[in-house]
Amino acid sequence: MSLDSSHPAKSGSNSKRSFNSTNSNNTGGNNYNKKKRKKDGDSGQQTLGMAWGSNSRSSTRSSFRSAPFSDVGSYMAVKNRKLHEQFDAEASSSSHGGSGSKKPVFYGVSIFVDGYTVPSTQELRGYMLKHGGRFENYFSRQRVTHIICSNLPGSKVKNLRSFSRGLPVVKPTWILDCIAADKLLSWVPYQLDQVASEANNQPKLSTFLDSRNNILPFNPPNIPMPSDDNISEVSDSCEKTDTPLAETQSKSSPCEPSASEGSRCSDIQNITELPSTVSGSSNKGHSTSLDPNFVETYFKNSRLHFIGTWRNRYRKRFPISSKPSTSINPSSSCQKNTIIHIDMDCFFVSVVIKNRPELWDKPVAVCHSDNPRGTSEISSANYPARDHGVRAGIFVRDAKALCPHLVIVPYNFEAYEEVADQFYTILHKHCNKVQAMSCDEAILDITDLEVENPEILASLIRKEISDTTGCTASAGISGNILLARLATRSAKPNGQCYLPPEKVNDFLEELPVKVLPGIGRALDEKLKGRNIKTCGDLRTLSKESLQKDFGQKTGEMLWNYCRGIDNRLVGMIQESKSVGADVNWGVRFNDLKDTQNFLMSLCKEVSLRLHGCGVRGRSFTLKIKKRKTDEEPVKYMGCGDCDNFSHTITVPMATDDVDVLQRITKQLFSHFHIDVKDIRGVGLHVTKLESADNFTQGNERSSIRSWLVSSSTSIEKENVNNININLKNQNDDHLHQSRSNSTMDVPPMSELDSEVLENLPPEILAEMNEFYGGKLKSFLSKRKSENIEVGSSSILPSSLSQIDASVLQELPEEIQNDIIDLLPPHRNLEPEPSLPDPQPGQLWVGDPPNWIQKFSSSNLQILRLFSDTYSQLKSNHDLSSLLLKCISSSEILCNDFNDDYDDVISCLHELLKQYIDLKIDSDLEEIHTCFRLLKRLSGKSEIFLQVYNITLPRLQMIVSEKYGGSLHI
DNA sequence: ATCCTCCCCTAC
DNA sequence: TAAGGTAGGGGAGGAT
Ligand SMILES: Nc1ccn([C@H]2C[C@H](O)[C@@H](COP(=O)(O)OP(=O)(O)OP(=O)(O)O)O2)c(=O)n1
Ligand SMILES: [Mg+2]
Ligand SMILES: [Mg+2]
Repeated sequence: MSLDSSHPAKSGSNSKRSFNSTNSNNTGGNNYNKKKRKKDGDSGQQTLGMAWGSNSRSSTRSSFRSAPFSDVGSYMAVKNRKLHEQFDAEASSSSHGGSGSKKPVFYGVSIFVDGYTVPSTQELRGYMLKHGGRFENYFSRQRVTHIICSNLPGSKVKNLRSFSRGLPVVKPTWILDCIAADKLLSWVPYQLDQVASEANNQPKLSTFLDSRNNILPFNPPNIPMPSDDNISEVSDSCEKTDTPLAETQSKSSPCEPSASEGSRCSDIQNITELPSTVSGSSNKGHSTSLDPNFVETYFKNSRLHFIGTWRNRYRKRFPISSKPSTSINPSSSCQKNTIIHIDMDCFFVSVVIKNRPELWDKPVAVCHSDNPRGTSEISSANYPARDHGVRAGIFVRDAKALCPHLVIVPYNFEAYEEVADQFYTILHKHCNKVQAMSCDEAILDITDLEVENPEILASLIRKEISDTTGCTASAGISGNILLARLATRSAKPNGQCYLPPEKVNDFLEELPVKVLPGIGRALDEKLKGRNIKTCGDLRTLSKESLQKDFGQKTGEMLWNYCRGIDNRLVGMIQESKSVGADVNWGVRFNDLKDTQNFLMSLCKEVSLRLHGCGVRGRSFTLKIKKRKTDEEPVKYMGCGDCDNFSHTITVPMATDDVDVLQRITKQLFSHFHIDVKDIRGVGLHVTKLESADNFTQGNERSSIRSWLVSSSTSIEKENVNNININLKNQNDDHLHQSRSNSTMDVPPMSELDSEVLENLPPEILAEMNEFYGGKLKSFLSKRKSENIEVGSSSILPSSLSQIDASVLQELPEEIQNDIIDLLPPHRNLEPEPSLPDPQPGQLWVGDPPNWIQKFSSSNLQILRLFSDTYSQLKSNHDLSSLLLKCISSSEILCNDFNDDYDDVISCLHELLKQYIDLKIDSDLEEIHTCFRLLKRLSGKSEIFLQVYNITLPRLQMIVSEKYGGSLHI
C-alpha cells in the first residue's frame, strides 16, 4: 500500500502500480521458439477426446438472446445484433403487409456497403430491409445491384474497382433521398466522385433503370492511381484479380458455371456428397451437412472450446494440485489472509505477437478472419486496440470500424497451451495453494507462506512469467479472492496492485456493479432497473431485500461483494459433475442422414471426453436449437435466434461406451419432432457421473455374470454348465475349447437383433460372423441399407401396436413385410415359442422369467452363446454394461415396455434377496446397481423393503456386516 | 424441509 | 466466410 494502490483506474493505458520493476514489454530472452505455427494457420488444438435411458423428460424453452456471450466489450456488438434482429423482424413483418399494392421503394435493389458510411452500415441495412430492398454482407456480383460508399480512401479505389466492375457505386444519401421521396431515384447524381470521374463514359441509365438483371457487364476504364501499379491488374483483373470477396459467387449469368469456378469448387469439395438434391442450394460452405469431420474440425478451431476444455487438460498436467481442499480455517474472517490474483495480459494476443516487437505498440487482435465485413469474433485485443474500443467478443467488422488499422493475427492454440503450462509451473513453484481459474488466470493463497511483503513476491512471479514466456501478467493482492481480482483489473496491463483493507471502501464506492464477478448482464440490468449502478448504490439495500429479490444465495453474494466481503476459500480443482459437447455454429442439415451422422460423431466426441475424464454417466441430455425464423442469422453460420428443446434419459447403470451413447442419443433424438432443416444447434450432456476406475476388476466373482448366465433360458443344460465352469476357472484355453466344442444352436440370422449385433464388441461380432459362415456381416449391412432406405429407424413406430392395422393392410404386401421386418421381432403378436425349463438353482426357480423371452430372446441368445467370451472381458462392469445394453436396446425397440417391467422387477427383487442372504456372492457395487435398476424400473427402490418386510436400517446393517460398507439407496 | 430436475446465468 | 464451448452456481417449482 505504501506505493500507489489506486482505484477504479479506467482502462488505464499506462501501468501505474507499485512494483513495476519488470515493467514493459521488453521481454528478455524468450525461449519460446519451438513449435512454430505451421503455415496457413493450422493452429489446431487437439480435439482432446475427453457420457445414457428411459425416464425421459423433456422441456422446451424460448431463448431470445442467441447466447450470453457476455463480455465486457460486447455491448456494441450486442447492440448491433439487436438492431439487425429488430430490422430483420420488421422487414419480415412488413414485407407481407406493408404498403398494400405499391411496390416498396427498394424493390429489386440489393446493396453492398463498403467502408464507413454515414449513416452507418447498420442503419443502411435497416433502411433497405424496411423498404423492400436487400442488404448483402458479402459482395456478390450476382446479387448486389449497388455498392454504397461514403468516402473512399484512395488506396481502396482500385480494390473497389476490381470487384465492382461497373456496378453503380453510390453515396448513402441516395438511399435517404429515395426514402424521403418514397420512390427509387436515379443514382447517377449520387455517384461517388472518384468512381464517377473515371466512369464518365459509361452507359448511364441503362445500367440501373431496373434491377440487377439488366446490369451490363462492362469494364470500368482504367485510370491509374498515383503510386499504383495495376495496369496489368485492370486489364485482366476483371476475370482474375477479384478479391477473395468476389470469389465465392458465380458469374452474373446465372446458368452457366464458369470452368475455373467449377474446378475450384471441386477442389474444395473433397467431400463425397450424395448427389441427391438438385444443385444443392442449401449447401453452404462450412456446414455440418458438408463436412463429415465437422465436429473435429470445428472443435479444433474453436477458441471457446479451447478455453472451455483447458481445465480438463490442466487436471492431467498438474494432478498434484488437485489435492484435497485447503485446510479450512473456519474463522477465516479473523485470520488475515493474503491472496494474489494473477492474470496474463491480453493473453491470446500477447502469445502470438511475443516475437513480433514491431506489433507491440500497434492495435492487434486475435481473430479467425481479417474480413472488414466479417462476423468473425475478436478473441482478444491488446491494449492499444482496446483504446479504440475493440473488445473480445465483438465482430471483426465492428472492430475494424472502431479501429481501421487494427492488425489481425491468427490463433495459435498450441502456443497458448505451452505458455499456460509455463505459467502454472511457475505458480506452483512459488505457492502450494493455487486455484486455476482459466488458462491465463490463477489465484494464490499465500497466507501460510508468511511472506513479509506479498508485493515483492507478486512482482517476482510476474518477472519470472515475463522472462519465461515473453508475455506479461498483471497481479492483484488483497485479503480475499474478490478484492484480489478487482485489484488485478485496475493493475492491468503489466502492473500489479495491492489493495489494503482500509482502501476497500473508497475503492468500491464508485465501482460499477457490473464489474463484480458474478454480476453479468442480467443482474446488471435488473439492478439498473432499480437505479443501482455502483457498489455504493448497492450498499444501500438491506441483505433481506436483496435476498427477497434475487434469492437466498445471490442476495447474500450481492450484499457481501459490494462491501468487499468474500468468504470463499482458495480451493483445488474439484471432480467434475458433468461432461458435454455443444455445437451451435455451422449446424445446417439437409436430411435425416446428415443429422444422424452428426449426432453419431458428437457421441464419439462425448464418449472420448468421458474416457478422458475417467468417468461414466447415467443421465443423458440432448439439446436442440431450433431456428425461429427462416432468415439466415446475422452471424455467418451462426445459430441466430432459437428456441431450445431438450430431452433427458436416465439409465440405471453408468456408461461411457460410445455404442450405448449412440443408441441412447438416437432414442433421445427420436423424441424431437422437428424438421432437421430448422436445427441450428445440438448439445449432448452427461451427468450423474461415477468414477470409471471405481469398478472392481472382479474376475471370477462376478455375480451379475452368473446371474446372466443362470438367467439365460438355456436350451442345453450342459452348455450352461460348461460356461459356469469356465467362468470360474478363467482358463482361456479351456474357454476356447469349450466354445469350439459346444454344440450350441445358432439362432437364425433373421431372429438376431441387428441393433444388438452392431453394438457387440468387434471380436464377438467377428466370431459370430464365423458361426454364420461369414454371411452375418453382409446380412447386417443389407439390413442397414434397408433401414436407410426407409429413412430413419428413429421415426418408426416402436411397435406394432402403434400402427394402424387398417392402414397397414392397404399397403402393398412387400411394404407390409418390410415394416414388419423393421419392428422388433419380439413384439410380434404371435406368442413366443415356449422354452425349456429353467435350470434348477436359478434365481427364478419356479416362474420362468417371461420378460426375458419377451424383450430380448435374441439378445439373450447372443449373450448365452458367447458368454464364454464375456469371461474375457476386463471387468465386472463390462458385463454389466452388456446387460444394460440389452435392456437399453429392448427399450429402444419397444417404448411401451411397461408390462414387462413387473417381471424384471420381480427378478431383481429375488436377485437382491439372494445377494443379501449371501446365496449369491456379490459386492456393494452390484447391490447398489440393483437398487438403481429397481428405482429406475419401478420408480422407487423402497419397494424391496416392503416386499421383504425389512426396514432400511436393518437392511443397511446386514449389508454392512456381510459386505463391509454402507448401503445408500 | 429437502431433494430433484430443468433451466438461466456467469466466467474464461 | 468461420469455427457462438464448457461447467458450475443457483433459482423456481414440483415431488417426496
Ligand atoms: N470472450 C472471450 C473472452 C476470452 N477469450 C480468451 C482470449 C483471452 O486472451 C483469454 C483470456 O481471457 P481474459 O479475460 O483474461 O482476457 P485477456 O487475457 O485477453 O485480457 P486481459 O488483459 O484483460 O486479461 O481467453 C475469448 O476468446 N473470448
Ligand atoms: Mg488475461
Ligand atoms: Mg483471464
